[in-house]
Amino acid sequence: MATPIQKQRSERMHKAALEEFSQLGFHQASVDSIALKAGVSKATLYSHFGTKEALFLAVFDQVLKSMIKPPDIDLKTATLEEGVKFGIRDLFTKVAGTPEARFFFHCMTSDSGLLSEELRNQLSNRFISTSLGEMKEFMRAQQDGLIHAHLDLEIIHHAIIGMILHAFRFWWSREKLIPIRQLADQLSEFILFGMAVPGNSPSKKSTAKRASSNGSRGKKS
Amino acid sequence: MATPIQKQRSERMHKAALEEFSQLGFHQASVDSIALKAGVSKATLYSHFGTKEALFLAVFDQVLKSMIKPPDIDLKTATLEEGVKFGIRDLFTKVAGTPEARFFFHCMTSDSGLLSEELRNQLSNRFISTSLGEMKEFMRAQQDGLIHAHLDLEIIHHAIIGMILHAFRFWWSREKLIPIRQLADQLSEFILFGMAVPGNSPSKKSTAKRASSNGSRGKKS
Amino acid sequence: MATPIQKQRSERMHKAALEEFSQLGFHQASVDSIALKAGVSKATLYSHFGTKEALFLAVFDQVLKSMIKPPDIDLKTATLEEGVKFGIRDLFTKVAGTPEARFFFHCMTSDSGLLSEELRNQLSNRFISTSLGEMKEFMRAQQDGLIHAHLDLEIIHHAIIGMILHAFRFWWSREKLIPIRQLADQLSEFILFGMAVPGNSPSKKSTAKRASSNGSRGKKS
Amino acid sequence: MATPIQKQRSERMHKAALEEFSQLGFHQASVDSIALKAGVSKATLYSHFGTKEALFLAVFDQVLKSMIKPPDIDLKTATLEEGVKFGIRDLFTKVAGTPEARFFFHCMTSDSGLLSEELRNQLSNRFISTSLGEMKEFMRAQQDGLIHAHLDLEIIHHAIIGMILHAFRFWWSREKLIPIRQLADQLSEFILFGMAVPGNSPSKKSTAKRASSNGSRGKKS
DNA sequence: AATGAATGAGGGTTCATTCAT
DNA sequence: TATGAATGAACCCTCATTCAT
Repeated sequence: MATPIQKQRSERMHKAALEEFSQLGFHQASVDSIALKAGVSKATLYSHFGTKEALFLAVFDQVLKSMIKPPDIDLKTATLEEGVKFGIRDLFTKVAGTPEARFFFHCMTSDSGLLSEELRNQLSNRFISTSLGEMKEFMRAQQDGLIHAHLDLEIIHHAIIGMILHAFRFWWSREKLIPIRQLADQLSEFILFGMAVPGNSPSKKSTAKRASSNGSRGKKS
Repeated sequence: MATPIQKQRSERMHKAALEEFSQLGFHQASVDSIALKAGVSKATLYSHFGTKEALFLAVFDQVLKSMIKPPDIDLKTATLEEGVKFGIRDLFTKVAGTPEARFFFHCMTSDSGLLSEELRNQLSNRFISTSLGEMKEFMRAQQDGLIHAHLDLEIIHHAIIGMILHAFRFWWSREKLIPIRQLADQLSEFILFGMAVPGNSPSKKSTAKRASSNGSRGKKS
Repeated sequence: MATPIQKQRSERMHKAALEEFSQLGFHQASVDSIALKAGVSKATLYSHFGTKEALFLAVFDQVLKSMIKPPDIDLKTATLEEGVKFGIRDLFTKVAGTPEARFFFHCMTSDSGLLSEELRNQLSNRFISTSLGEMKEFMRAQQDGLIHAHLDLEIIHHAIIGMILHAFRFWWSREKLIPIRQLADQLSEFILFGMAVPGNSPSKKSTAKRASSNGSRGKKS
Repeated sequence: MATPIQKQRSERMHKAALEEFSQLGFHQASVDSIALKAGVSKATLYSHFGTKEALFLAVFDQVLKSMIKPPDIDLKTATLEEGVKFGIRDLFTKVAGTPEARFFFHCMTSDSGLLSEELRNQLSNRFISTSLGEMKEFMRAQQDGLIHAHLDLEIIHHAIIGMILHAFRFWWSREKLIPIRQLADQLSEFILFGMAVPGNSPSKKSTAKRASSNGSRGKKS
């Protein structure tokens, strides 16, 4: 359906846009310049994406996918706890370590006018949608009795996204700053042990960890 | 000379500009919008400030003053060491804790195209000029034999400014992040004990601290 | 009525305006700059002259006066012919020799957009009004029978002004260019011998000249 | 490649700009007005020309071409002398006789602030470039031994341009003014007989002329 | 599907002119 | 009366977006 040439073109456009946006920010980025870098005409860019904002979102989507998509290894055999911890830590590490992703998450969480509020909301929504696949695991875990039955997972999903975003914001703008992995792990702990049924703790390891992490939380506060 | 109305107007302009700039950034900020917010005409804004950039710098100056100006308490009776530590910590804390100041320092230290290089340089220059008053203390201290006689304080001044700016940049762009006060204190230590004449250490306390801080520095490097 | 200080101020304003206008032209001249040069405020300039155009006209008036006003010597004893010849030649020579006057006459006669048409008309009108004093001589001459009785001198006045202006325009924009004095003399001849009663030609010299000038005119047409 | 509509549009833009500029001058001319006259949007004008100055220069280029380009008749069979005389006379006559060209040459040679110095220089440079084709004749003539071999024709070219420009300036700003053709011929004489190898004078006619022109030059100086 | 050309809405800036003191 | 401060109406220019081919 799509000729190789078209694929190349599309990739060039994505790449050029990603480069321009993450280097210059949304407003300073120029559609002319992106078209030039991509070696296509502005009109082509528009016929593909429709709007500068849409182009921005498309690029963001792609970045998001590369941050979240690869469910990687053996998650099927892992416990809920391991899954959550791995997922969160993976996300935070990747975002913190990838300049382009950093840029987008910075945009998404910063209220310094890098983006209009509406665009920022759209970014969050994309983040929510893209991460929605993860909820399947949660649903299965809920069916297995590992998650409180009375929890509405859709609400929980948004709550978790909110926590993640604010954690990022906290991370880049607050005084007390901590290694990204520690941040991730604390979040995981909180998600799990505010959520998991106490009596059904999936493994002994996890309880052990919980104690230690409680301890570290105690130190902080 | 300036009527109350004029003062009000001037304040409104400053306030509106500060708000617009720190919320939207330099490029997104619109002079029209600032004029509207301030309740004056664009031409008035221009007759007062001459340029969008000049307006930006004027607002920055005011923020800088509020960050640096108050020499606060009993600095006269304080030792050099106490003065430096207090000043640095005060600056870092204030900047980190004031959104508007954060914005400007972020602009000043970020090379992500938020500002043109020239404008960024002008910000640094303003920072240098405004903090110049602090150097008097250093000159006095040098006369008192507390600072190596052979140091050219003008050079030192610029060096310190450079250190501060890079510390900020380090602070919000590196992965391993540390509490702002710790950052400030390490900077103070470094400034002091690369500068103070060993035999003339002003107090026993400082020597004690120095040992400990040397230790921590040892860990880092 | 006017204090010496006020006179000085007024003179400074005139001088500054003359300088600015004749150096930069009407449109590029800046009221700010004139006020600055004159050492008064813009508002003062406006309270004295009302408009940039009015200021321009006022300056022009002054220049005109200095071009025309001094009726000089012994015109009372001179013949009509001598009077006309002297007056015309005097005007042309002065204008051609005074850069500021050149500028104004150039403005007045050039349709290259140096002035709006309305302003140009106002210049001509001023020129007519200012030169109106000259007509008294003509009226006296008419009463003495030296000028055809049936001529309406008011019409003649405008006709002469028109001739002069077009002569200037011709002088600096046409191909065939001639020394300014020759231009003036030809104009005088034409004015006189299209106007004077033949039998009353005031001198033999003039008839001689008339022949020669008729000849040159013949070449032209 | 260019549709008739585009050609029309382009021509309309050129025409409108030429009209506006030559009627109102550079500063008074308004890009809005030009766009209006041409029936295109301001942005179109800018996408074609980039700058008001560039538009001005483009219009000038076109005028220049129409002043210089047509090498007209039988120049191939004409002697160097005839060629130079014809070229110079042609240029001077055309410029003096074409209001729009007059306007541009007036701008180029007047230092009365009609144009910024930089823009004026660019006009001269265009004049030089456009007239560069003429130099081929000179090169050929040099190869034929009609022009001193040791002359660097590039330098000579600039020298001639300078002479022409100053001749124009002289022509419309000095008192003693001369027919444009006479001006042109004197220039030609000077160019030729300061340059041609005496022994190789191309024809008897030219030597004859030279004598007479020498005489007139003697009167002038 | 791809593009070169066109554009409307807005950007920063200037300047002749007016107002309040 | 003299002025510093204020302003509206332009100015030149840019850019995301659309249209015609």
